[in-house]
Amino acid sequence: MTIKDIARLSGCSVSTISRVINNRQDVKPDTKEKVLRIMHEVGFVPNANAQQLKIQQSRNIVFVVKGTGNMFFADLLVRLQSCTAEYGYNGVISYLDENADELDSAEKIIREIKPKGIIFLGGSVTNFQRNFDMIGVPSVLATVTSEELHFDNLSMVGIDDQKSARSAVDYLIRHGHRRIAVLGGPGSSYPSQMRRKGAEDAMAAAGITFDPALFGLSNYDFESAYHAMNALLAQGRRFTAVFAMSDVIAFGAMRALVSAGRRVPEDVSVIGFDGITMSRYCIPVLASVRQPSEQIARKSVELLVSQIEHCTSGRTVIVESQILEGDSVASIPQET
Amino acid sequence: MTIKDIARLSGCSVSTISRVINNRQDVKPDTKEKVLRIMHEVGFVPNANAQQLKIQQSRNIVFVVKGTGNMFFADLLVRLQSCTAEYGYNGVISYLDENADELDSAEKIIREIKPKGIIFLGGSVTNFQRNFDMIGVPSVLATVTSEELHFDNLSMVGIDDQKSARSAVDYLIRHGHRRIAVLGGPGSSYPSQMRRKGAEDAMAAAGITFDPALFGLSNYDFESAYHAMNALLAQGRRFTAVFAMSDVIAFGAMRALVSAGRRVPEDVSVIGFDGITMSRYCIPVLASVRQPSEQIARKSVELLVSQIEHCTSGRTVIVESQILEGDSVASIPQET
DNA sequence: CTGTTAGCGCCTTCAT
DNA sequence: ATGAAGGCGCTAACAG
Repeated sequence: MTIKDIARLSGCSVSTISRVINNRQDVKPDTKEKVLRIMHEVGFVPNANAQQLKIQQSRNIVFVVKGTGNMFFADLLVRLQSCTAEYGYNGVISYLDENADELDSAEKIIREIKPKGIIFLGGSVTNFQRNFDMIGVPSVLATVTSEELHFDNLSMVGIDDQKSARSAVDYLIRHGHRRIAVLGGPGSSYPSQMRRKGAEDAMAAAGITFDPALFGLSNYDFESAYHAMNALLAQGRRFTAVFAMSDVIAFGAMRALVSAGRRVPEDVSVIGFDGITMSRYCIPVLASVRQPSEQIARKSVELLVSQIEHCTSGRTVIVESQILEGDSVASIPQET
Repeated sequence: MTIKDIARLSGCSVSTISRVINNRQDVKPDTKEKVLRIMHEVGFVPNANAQQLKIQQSRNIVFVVKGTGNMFFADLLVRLQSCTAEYGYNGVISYLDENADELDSAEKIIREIKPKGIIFLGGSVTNFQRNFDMIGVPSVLATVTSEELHFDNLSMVGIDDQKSARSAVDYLIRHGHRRIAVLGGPGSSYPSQMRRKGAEDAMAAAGITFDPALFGLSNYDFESAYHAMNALLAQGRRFTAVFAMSDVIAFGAMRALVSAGRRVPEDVSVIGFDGITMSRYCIPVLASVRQPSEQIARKSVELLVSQIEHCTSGRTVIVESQILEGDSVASIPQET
């Protein structure tokens, strides 16, 4: 079933059918209606490959996801898919290993499927600085907003990581904590770096000097966080609270704490980051900093579509994070 | 950059280029090597649209996912993506609303992107019975294995839901529980139905008559489970244990229980289903029935590829589930 | 082993 | 408002 068949069935030429498919204005309403009816009757769907071969473009937007265990990204992805669909594009997910080169991969994808745009979920700022210019396609970097990044066809959407982390640690400090462990990613991860800075800001403002021995290096997955916390415990580090740079990290850490006989929050308070749905249902309910995934997704797609369709240049949008209270933080800590 | 350019650059014809692209055997090794080198040098990637237009096929496998809040599916998806890639196909995810018609949607997708195969994550057995024959593409139904379904190009991969549920409830019974609430989906969902049957089997074998008032209807998401448990509590139902038909449901239920002042497992024991990673890290560690997602994914892709490439007919593969012990089940219950 | 060539289904000037 | 025709990049006969 091709447009030729439809042409025959409706008694007009293929160009007219093509015009109807593409919703051109210069088709007599009667004709258009008739063609539409016939297409519907026979269940005609245009061959996307032929269209795209012709146009040299797809209606695809690629989501390049770094790290599969990141539950926050999973949430974002679902929302991105639906926003993308609203604009008539279809989203293609490309999962990357946590330490793969996101731009290299993107470049290959571009040549293969010719997407109209790319949304990166996470990515290394320094890598972008060096190599983004080989990406000739409108892009947005979601969940990372660096002031050091300036490309005309790259937007960024995310929260202010430093400020958000600061508010999280402030929250702990307001509850009387002063020996606060920090669990999170390495300095090579921009958000991790900013979150760590934010944490130190909060401490500094309260006259606390951050003890580097209280930093636990962890990837954004359960197991890694579990081990990181166990390492801290094994080293006999003393702290009354933990700031985890993601909820998943917080879960891993809490598991380690509880397994080691520490109670949360009676012995150790924990605050997470992301505010994924699970954090509202776990026991104890996890205090966290909510990243508005709905907003991030919507704004990312909006910006991208605008770059694609109206050739606007990349913008940086900072969305507001928000402290989520929880039962995982207690006020009167006992020294651990 | 097209094969024409490569042809010119390498001094041979387009067919030769096409042959090396498709790794045909009838090319002189020297020629092949030279062409390969040139393609690499100029960074040539074949235009997938043109290829697919020509062969009337893509290398796509579509994953049709019903329900976005199902964390088990999220896990499966990631594994499916990587298995699919190993076979040289690329996976395209299509999220559907929980109450959308998966076959209608699949049919549209088929005409649009012409995938070589489809993997359904969840789906209604009765719907498949009635409408699967309109899908002319090799398919596998993952996580559902019904004996009532017989189509030549449909495989099924999953656990034995009834048996698995039975073992879960057995586990509760062995811990002395007799008033057991069941939380899960409606009878229209085949796995839910089977899991309920399995639960009743276990009870029957222990001489317990299942009290329908102890069934809480819940979708496979946190919120729904939370409300379902609250409803049970509000009705003053008495039970010492809960069998939740998914871990997410278990989390929602535990949250409701704890919020209502019931302790898990001291007052109420809870066992989940799926064995997602989170279940190993939550507090208390959730007893569950593990669905081997890795195996399900691998087997699904294997079967599908075999159907696609060797025209084998659909098979049903039952994989083994496994009880995961946890701290959410206690032995000596107190009446609630 | 390699080259020539006819389309795959569609969009898009250019005519009418 | 509509039709005719060329070609997007590639594959697969068919011919050497």
